[in-house]
Amino acid sequence: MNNPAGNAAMSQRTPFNKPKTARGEATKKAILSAAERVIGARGYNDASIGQITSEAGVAQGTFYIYFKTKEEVFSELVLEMGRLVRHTISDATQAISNRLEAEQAGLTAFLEFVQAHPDLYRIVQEAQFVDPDAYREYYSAFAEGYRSGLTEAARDGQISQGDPDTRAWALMGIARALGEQIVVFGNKAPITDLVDTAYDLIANGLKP
Amino acid sequence: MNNPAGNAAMSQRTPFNKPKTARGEATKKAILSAAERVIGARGYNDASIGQITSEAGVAQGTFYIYFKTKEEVFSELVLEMGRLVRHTISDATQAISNRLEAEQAGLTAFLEFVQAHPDLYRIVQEAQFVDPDAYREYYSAFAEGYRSGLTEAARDGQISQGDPDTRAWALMGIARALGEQIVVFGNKAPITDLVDTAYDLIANGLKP
DNA sequence: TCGAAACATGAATACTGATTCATGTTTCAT
DNA sequence: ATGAAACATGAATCAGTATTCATGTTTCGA
Repeated sequence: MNNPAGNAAMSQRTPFNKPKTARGEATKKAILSAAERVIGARGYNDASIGQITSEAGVAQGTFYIYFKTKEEVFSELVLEMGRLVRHTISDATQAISNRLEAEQAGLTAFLEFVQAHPDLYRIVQEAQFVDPDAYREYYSAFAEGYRSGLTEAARDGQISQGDPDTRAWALMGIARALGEQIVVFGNKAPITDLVDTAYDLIANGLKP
Repeated sequence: MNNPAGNAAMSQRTPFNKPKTARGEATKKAILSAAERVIGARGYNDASIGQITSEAGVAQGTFYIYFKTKEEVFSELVLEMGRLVRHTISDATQAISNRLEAEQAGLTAFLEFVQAHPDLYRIVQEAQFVDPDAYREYYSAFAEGYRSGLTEAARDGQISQGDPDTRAWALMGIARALGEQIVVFGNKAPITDLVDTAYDLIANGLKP
């Protein structure tokens, strides 16, 4: 879609209609939460406003007090997922100075998060088609943090040399694929097993 | 004799309404090709039957001579992508007995394919939401081939030990992420650069 | 306490777009 | 050469659902 007046440092996307009262705050939260469940379960297009408001226990028109369109509630969910998952991983890796250890801890935290929030995970994936801008923002913010971490680690000799951008995408691809195993394919293997194998691959490669 | 439901090991999904004449064959091909372009460009939901038939140069009703529903044409495109991409990679790796070399060649072939067929690539990704069964079939067929190759290579000592399933998903995740860079994020880096970095990671890992 | 702003309702609107169908036209085996 | 099957047409149908709106109800600061 169009991005008029695209300020570079614009992180916030027009958070209008902020509720003014506690009651409104609660209602908006209820709608967002219902939307997460309904859209996560049925997908964006099969989820109707009626289902969402009914699940939230409010009238259909109430939806439009807090969201301008159906797409807007979706975007907010993608934003929320971005904040939550970055926060989660940051928490899990903050204290770890060794990059490879941080890699392992971050991957574990990510997989635990998606296991706990499968609806949010699916929504982010679907954003690729429903709201490409939100998807790009989510993904780019992630990649940027990853890249700078890898650059630093390579400078400090903690890891070998190699293009940090490509490496960041590859590592994110691994995390995504394992997350998909859990959420989409219903893989029941313990997360530690997945992480152990993946970490060995990331650290040592396939060579004998 | 020509029993359409004949073969025992047929996991294929009812390829009914096969055209009976050359004319019909050509029309169906035109619709499929138009659908690939229109759905690839606008996404499944924003693509209308009218756009597809108009692009194909036939009347709207003609669509339903060859496809029972809108979803059916989508499924056929996913199937086609699966066939094409497996064939492409198989061709590129057939003659290579060393697994690591095959990995490199296969990744290159895959990325070249998605660069040449961005519409098909997007359609497969969207299948996750539009036709989960088709998506699962596509992905599983891929993973199975991957896994058996890794199992063999580990047995022969060409690569180190490690759970082949998890490794297969991780490697597919890398390939997908790089494909997405090219198709979705418009990354213009030469494929060989991407492959060089990714291959080094796959072969040697991040350890210094 | 009061009234203006915020919030809530749900029926009515408005529009899109998939699918059908009655009616022609073309193909091809005989 | 011929007629039955296959193919083609595009206007009409039909259902779903996002969004609006006129009308209440609740909140909360002054």
